[in-house]
Amino acid sequence: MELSPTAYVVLGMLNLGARTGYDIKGIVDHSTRFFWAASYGQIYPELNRLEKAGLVTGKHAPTGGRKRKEYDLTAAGRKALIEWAAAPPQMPELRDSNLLKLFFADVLPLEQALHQLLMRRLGHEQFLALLRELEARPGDDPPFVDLVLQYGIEYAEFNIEWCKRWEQRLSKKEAA
Amino acid sequence: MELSPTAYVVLGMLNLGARTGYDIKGIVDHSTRFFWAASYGQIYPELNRLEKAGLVTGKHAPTGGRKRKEYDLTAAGRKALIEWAAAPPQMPELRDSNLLKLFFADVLPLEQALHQLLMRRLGHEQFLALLRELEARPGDDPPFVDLVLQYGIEYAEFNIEWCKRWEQRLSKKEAA
DNA sequence: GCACCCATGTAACCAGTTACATGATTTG
DNA sequence: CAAATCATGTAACTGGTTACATGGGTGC
Repeated sequence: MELSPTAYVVLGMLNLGARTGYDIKGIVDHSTRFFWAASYGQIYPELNRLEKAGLVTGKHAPTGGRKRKEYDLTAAGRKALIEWAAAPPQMPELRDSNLLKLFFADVLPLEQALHQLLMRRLGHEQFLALLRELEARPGDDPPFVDLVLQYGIEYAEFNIEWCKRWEQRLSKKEAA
Repeated sequence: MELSPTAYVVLGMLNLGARTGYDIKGIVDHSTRFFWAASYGQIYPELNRLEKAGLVTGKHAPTGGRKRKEYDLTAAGRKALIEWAAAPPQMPELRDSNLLKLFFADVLPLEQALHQLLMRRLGHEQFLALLRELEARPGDDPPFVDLVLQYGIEYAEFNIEWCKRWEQRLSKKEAA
C-alpha cells in the first residue's frame, strides 16, 4: 500500500501527540508547513482513508455537544511510519518559482535583474526571522524536529549570503 | 490575465530560441527541470492557451511530411514575460519530502536516523555531479542562466556540508 | 452579545504526471 | 532495417488549494 507524504505527516503528527484533525493542522502550521504543508481538505479525507486501512483508529470523543474525533496510531500505523522513515530518500528536488524568474532575468536590464536578486534576499531574510521566532519559542522539541528547524535557518542564511555575493559581483559589472 | 509559472517557462524558452513544443521540453529537461519541470501534457495545452491569448503565434512548418508547428513570442508575449520577470518574487517555499522524513526520524534508532542523513548527503552528491556535468558542457549560456546553475551547485554543496556536520555531531552522541 | 477558537467536512477547481496513441525522419 | 530522435497531442489520474457550510464552546 503506497501512501502519500501527506499520509505520513498525519501518521507522524499523531505519533508526536496530535489527537484530532484540527490538532494536526495546528502543529503542521507552525512546523512542517515550511517544507510540507497540509490543508483540512487533505487531512480529514486522509484520516478516513488511514482508518479504513487500519493504520489509525478513530474514537468519537466530543467535548460537550461539540463533535470531535480522537485518533491514535495502530501497531500497523506505527510500523508504516517507521518503515517510511527508514526507507531510502528521494532524489533531491528543488521547486522554486523565484529561481525560475532569475533564470529568465536576462530579459531585464541589469539594474532590474539586480533588484530581483535583492528581493530574493529580502524574502529569505523574512523567512529567517520567522524561523528564528520559532527557535526562540520555549519548549523542547524532539532532536530531529529541532534538526530540521536548524536546517531551515541555515538554508535561509545560505540563500542570503548567496544573494549578497552575486549582488556585489553583478553591481561591479554594472559599474564597469 | 494570471499565467502559471509553467506558462512563463514556455514564454521564456521561446525567447531563448526554442521553436516547437518538443524544443521547449528538450531545453527544460537539461536546464530548469532541476527546479521547475514541465511535461508534454502541460506544454502543448499551454502553447494553445497562449496562442488563443495572443501571447504567442503558431505557424505550421512541417519538415517534409512530419507535422510541426513553430511558435514565436508576440509583442504582448514578450511584454508579459518581462513584466513577470520584474514582478516581486514569492515568499520562499521549500518542498522537500526528505526533510519531512528527517523531521520524523525520532521514531528510528539513532543509528538508522544517522543513516538517513548519510543517504541525504549521497543524494546531494549525485545531484552535484549532475550539475557539474552541465557546467562542463561547452557553450556559453546567458549570464542569468549560468547564475542559476551556480546556485544549484552551491545549494548542493551547502546540503552536503550540512549533512556532514550533523553526521559528525550525532555520531558523537551515539558513541557517548 | 461578539469575537475567537475548536472542530469537521465537502465541492469545485487547478496544476501536474503518466501512460497512451500516432507517425515521420535520421543515423548507424 | 532497426533504433533513436523529432514531433504532437489526449485522457485518466493524483495531489493539493480554496472556498464554502456548519455549529458548539470560551473569554471579554
